[in-house]
Amino acid sequence: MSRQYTIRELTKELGVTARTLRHYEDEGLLAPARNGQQRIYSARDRARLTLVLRGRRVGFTLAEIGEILDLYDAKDGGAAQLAHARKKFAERIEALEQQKRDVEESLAELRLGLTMIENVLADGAPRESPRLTGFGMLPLED
Amino acid sequence: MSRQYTIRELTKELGVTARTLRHYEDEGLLAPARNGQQRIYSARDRARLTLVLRGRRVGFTLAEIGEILDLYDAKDGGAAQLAHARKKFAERIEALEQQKRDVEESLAELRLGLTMIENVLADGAPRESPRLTGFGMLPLED
DNA sequence: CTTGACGTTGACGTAAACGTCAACTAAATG
DNA sequence: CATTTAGTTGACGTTTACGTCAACGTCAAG
Repeated sequence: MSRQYTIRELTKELGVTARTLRHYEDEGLLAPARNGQQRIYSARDRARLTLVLRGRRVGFTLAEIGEILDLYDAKDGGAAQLAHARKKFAERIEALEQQKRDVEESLAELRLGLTMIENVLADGAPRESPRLTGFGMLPLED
Repeated sequence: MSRQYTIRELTKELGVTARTLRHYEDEGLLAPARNGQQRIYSARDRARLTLVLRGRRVGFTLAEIGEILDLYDAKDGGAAQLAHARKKFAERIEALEQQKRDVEESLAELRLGLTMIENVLADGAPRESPRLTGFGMLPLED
């Protein structure tokens, strides 16, 4: 019998509102137990929630996150179900790999911009330094 | 005088609708030239657009993307402006580094799920294989 | 000259992901 | 027992990022 959580405990621990948790429940992402009317979140609920939050951070919609969570529960399905799940997983993986590339490129650009600014701030050579007009990717002329 | 683009050319090339481009213009993210009433997109506009799209893919809001684009144009500002820009860049970089970690963890989990499914599909050992109930992260019991 | 093909500006609609009340219950505490 | 404190269920509001018309301009082709 691992830990249990009230709704407030979970919200404080993970930095979301109670409304958010109830919303996730409405959307079928969580299904906490009840003590009468009150929700009781198990360790598994908590784990699912952290996955939801991470999925959200990486840009998945709640519906997509729900799909993914469902896939993990599709262990019971027949071969057709599993094949479908496999396809979905592969799609998500591809999307995330693109995501990763995007993040890395964005990071590279932001870091470039940062160091340029810091150079200017450091040796105060705003006029002589290469213009800060744009990423290096942005053509200066039309 | 590098290339120019009509709105259709740009939409087809980058896979967005004309409505989207006009929306970005409304939001101040793009400011294409005009030939009478018609928009003419320069290579620089195109570059900005690709940055907008990438920013969107990594989860930034249009407002945030606008901020970032503005920062790159803040080359002219005084030291205070630049210091502010520096801070903003640093914030975005931190957020993206978290993003990257999230993406990598998500990828790891999805890959795990995928191979589990493929194992079951391959040697058809659904019952004996470790249960597919969850990521390995998801506790099976409450 | 009229028909497309392509463009334009409003203006309203919509889906997602909650926020924000209101009105109520239930347990604990002074 | 009256009041916090924590929780509940509707139900409507809000923001973001466009979609989806409607109504109109423009120019080359048949």
